[in-house]
Amino acid sequence: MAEKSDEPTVRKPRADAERNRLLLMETAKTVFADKGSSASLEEIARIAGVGIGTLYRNFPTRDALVSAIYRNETAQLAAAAKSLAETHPPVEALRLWLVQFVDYVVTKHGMSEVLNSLVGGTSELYADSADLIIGAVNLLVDHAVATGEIRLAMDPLDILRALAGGASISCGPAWREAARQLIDILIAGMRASR
Amino acid sequence: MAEKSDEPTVRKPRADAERNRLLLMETAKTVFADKGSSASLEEIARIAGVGIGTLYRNFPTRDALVSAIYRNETAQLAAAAKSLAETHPPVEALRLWLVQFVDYVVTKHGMSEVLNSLVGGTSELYADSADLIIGAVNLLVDHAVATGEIRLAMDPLDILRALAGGASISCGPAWREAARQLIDILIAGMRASR
DNA sequence: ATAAATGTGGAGGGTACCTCCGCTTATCAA
DNA sequence: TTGATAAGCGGAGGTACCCTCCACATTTAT
Repeated sequence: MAEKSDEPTVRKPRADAERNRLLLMETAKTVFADKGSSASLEEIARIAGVGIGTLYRNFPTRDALVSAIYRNETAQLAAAAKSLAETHPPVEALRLWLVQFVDYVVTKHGMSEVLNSLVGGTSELYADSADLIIGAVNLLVDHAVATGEIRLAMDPLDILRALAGGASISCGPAWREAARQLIDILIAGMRASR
Repeated sequence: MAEKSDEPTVRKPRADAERNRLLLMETAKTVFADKGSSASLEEIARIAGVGIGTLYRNFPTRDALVSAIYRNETAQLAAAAKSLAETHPPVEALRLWLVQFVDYVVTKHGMSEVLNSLVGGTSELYADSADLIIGAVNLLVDHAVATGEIRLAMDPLDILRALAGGASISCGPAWREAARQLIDILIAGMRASR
């Protein structure tokens, strides 16, 4: 028992490895923003100046790369739910957060697949990010339901699916606007049920 | 002026050409149903027993093929709007048609791209099919608005986008159910606005 | 039967995916 | 400092798909 507890010898991770990882994420972010999330991974590696093998070692799948890039922003979005819940009446908090969710999706132009995975479900890769989002929307909905102001007989996640899915069909500012209207109608509909 | 009016000589279209065209559509339909709309075109040609060149001559793009396959069913869906409008109260007609629309989308499992194009917008290829759908939903919404039962401050097409988009994220029977709930909420929301 | 129009099919050039493994380099112990 | 060695690198290469192009085959009309 020379070491802390379990590993006999733990090496410091190589500096170049972490450097490459960050470089790839940086590069991928701009390339994805330019060309959508279907941009060629080989191109990303080429631009980043690393071998394709390095890309695949760090991010075994396209999704892994994409999810890594947006993990931060996803966390932020989830965090916003908490702060909105504290500073606004429940229903308004929900409404504002949904708007923010749409903005998030829309500005990730061409990132529909991210959302597919984030909110779509089966991938283990995003389990953590997805959980954050699910937790956020559930928090807000639960609050609003608790006050008796709204009723909701469905999984709130499905509302996100609709909003995100719309973006994957009609991306850009147009959907941003449409989604706002949609959110208003939905909220009205949830209030209406007596 | 030996012929009818304009063409000097019009040949009967070759029999094998039309045969191949139909064969390809038939084959593509089953393959798409199996593997989603991203199935390999070369595989479709292979299974149909024609050369890849023949496929591309008949259907210059993947979308052309897909849209050809579903043109009939799209037309049917659009036609249903008219008959629903005649046999049901306006709002109920709208509700029923939206449900039918979702069923249509869901059963085309993996056909998200079709919808993207059908309801998405920019492609000229589907102009006709898209117009049918747009016409259908507008008809129903206009009726329901005319009676004063609902209000709608947005393009009805965007509602279809949300419903179809949701399916592209969470396809299958699950979305079918979710969408029904969503439709109810939306209708309630549209009624609510005074 | 024959000519002309029409359609066929697959080779081929290009791109992307992903794996595999010999080589390079950073870390650590002596 | 200097190896030893684990860790990481990168690109060649096999596979699959996309789409184009054109020599050849088949159909239609005369």
